[in-house]
Amino acid sequence: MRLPKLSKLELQIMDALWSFGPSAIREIQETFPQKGRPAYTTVQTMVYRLEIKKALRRMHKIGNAHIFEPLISRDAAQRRLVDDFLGMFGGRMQPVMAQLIEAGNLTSKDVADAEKLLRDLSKRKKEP
Amino acid sequence: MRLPKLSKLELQIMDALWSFGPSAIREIQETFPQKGRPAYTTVQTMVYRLEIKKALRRMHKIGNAHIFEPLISRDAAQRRLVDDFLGMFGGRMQPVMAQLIEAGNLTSKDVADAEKLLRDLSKRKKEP
DNA sequence: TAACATCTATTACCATTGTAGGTGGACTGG
DNA sequence: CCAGTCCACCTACAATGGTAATAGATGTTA
Repeated sequence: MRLPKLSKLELQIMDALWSFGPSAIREIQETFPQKGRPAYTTVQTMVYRLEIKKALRRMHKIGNAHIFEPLISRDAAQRRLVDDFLGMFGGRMQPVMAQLIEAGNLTSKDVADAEKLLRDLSKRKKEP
Repeated sequence: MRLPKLSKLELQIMDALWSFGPSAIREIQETFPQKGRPAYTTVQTMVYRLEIKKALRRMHKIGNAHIFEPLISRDAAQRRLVDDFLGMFGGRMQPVMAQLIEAGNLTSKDVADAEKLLRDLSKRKKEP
């Protein structure tokens, strides 16, 4: 697996690394809201599993604590996430968009941004 | 759980019911592409689990085969799916859209449709 | 009606995810 | 130097999802 599948909790852990840079387990744990924060060893277990999946690695030590750094980019992980999500809809975009809009998750600004991005992309293709 | 979480395979099974109406297990199984089609009993197991989750129910019998009908609408299930998905992105739409577009999953027609839908929705709100 | 096909119901097993306890080693403040 | 704290490492366990075999009931047909 070049791009391992990451669960929600795994994503949140990676997010800590992406947002705050290489961190110790304690630091990762503390990025969770106090309310409902997982136990230290829970985070530890997930970090170890992410290590096996090669999503992160031990960088160095500070005191006796390991510092971990991400091996997967946020972008790559999100790409994977989007792909799986579309797979759930049989790859058909239409219902996805409709759902996003009707749920009010998509504003006209989002759509405008999307349009601009699309234009830029097609321009880039034509004039490299 | 009013809206149980459905996995990919569960979704595919529900999809058979949504698309073709109340069906027997054999019929559901046969909606899967021959290549990689799950065993009859695999589908059966998932259908039973969906029954426990109250996502579908036995309607009547034909011969000795049960006919199942959906209890959850495609729309409701998709809403749930989209919500979970957005949760993975911390609810921020922007990276989602960017990802969709850059992956080429989103065409200009999709965006145009989205625009129209947005317009219609806001009109409906103003002039009921 | 006897053989055959089909379906139901039950049971099992493995992988993944989330959860965390326990034990022992390493560091630090006094 | 030694007590307390922090951390690493190992182990465990339950829920969920995917996979399916087996056994027994029921229906179909020659």
